[in-house]
Amino acid sequence: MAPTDTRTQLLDAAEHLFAERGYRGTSIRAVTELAGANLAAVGYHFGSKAELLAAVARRVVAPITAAQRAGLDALLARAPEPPVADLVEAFAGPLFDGMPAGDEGGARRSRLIVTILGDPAEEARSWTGPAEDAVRERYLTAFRRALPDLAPDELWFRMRGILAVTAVDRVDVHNRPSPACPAPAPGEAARRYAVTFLTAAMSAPPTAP
Amino acid sequence: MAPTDTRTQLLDAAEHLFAERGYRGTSIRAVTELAGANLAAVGYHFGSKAELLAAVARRVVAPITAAQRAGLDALLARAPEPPVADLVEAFAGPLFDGMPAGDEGGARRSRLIVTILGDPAEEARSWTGPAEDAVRERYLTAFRRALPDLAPDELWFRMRGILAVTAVDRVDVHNRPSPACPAPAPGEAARRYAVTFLTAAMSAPPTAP
DNA sequence: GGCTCATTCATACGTTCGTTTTATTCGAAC
DNA sequence: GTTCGAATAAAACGAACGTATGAATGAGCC
Repeated sequence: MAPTDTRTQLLDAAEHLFAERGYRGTSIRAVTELAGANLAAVGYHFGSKAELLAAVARRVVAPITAAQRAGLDALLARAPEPPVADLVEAFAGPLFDGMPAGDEGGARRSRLIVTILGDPAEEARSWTGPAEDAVRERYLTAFRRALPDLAPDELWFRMRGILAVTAVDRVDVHNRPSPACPAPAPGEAARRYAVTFLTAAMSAPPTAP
Repeated sequence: MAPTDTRTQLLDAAEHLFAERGYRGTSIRAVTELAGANLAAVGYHFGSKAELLAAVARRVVAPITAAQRAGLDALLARAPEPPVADLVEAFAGPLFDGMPAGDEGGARRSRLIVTILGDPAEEARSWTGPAEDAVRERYLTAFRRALPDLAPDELWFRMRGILAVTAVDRVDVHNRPSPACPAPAPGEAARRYAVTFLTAAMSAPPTAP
């Protein structure tokens, strides 16, 4: 038997490749080869390529969702109406990297989320569970309470903006033709930049109708 | 002969399909079928699938880059140091839709850009020209002048944030499991929401080191 | 030893892909 | 009327893909 479980080695390899090449750009053969497993192992352990992706996504998203929920719980325990900055930190922080700075797996995992979120493949869509919906709904009402003047659709736009900004490093990967662009900020700096960026954006006065 | 040039019909079909399914998710067969052309037409007119994508991207990006440059020129003609809000409007506006509100092709085109930007396929990367780099560089210095206290890498982070927020509608496409989420704001509203969102974000004070 | 069951392996199938090749069509130029 | 070149059409190629199948393996247990 392999030094570790074949199943988790498949998950690790798939996480790595899906994050880097997307769903369609990753072949089962590449996954099994990187995992040192047989081609049929994916079919045996997960059933299909789409279910492998779902398993990878669940493994990555679950701790992030848990961290978001815990963060919101902590904020609400301290004050019934947390300020915008705290909400942004609690919501976007785990999205950026659920790990301390310098962790290589953290950046890879955040990239995976973005890749999946933006993947046009149909199989990459149905992987969020009720837990993710519930947490998002709770943040939505918390933000609505902190920003009472904001119209519902503008608030919704801004919530999606948070997710989009998390994609910043992903955009950069494909957009580095300029010679003068500095290296993208490393994990921890990007996280702090994002929080100030998003806090200001969320706190903006409503757009005039 | 077809009612219009086969070449442009191929470009139209490819623009539509690339925007919707990404590079790898779009087959030459689907493009030629939608265009009402023969399978070999892509090879004849463009040489390869990758060059077809490049041609599509160039056709979409060129007017946007031109609009961005014209907008910056107009701002600089009026004042040597335009305010952040005007810079955001001039830079992000054409990205959202180069067309007046309600234009269907505009939304599709902006989606195409985002899809290409986020596509992990290698062939989707080398399509920006020196014109795009030059315009981006000019905006970078204009923003730097308007935000002198910002460190270079944080400014760079925020510039990428602008691009990311343009992707908001893309994120939404794959993230609509929630029942209570309102319909995404239609083109013109999204554009205005984005400008206020991004103006506030760009104007945020620097992150403490 | 003999049996079971979970796993791994090698292999093959059918499909789809991008690309190439060969033929055919069709005006216009001569 | 013939020639020529651009454009289209039809067919085929080799490769890569996801998936299914059936045999081999090997530990645990009677």
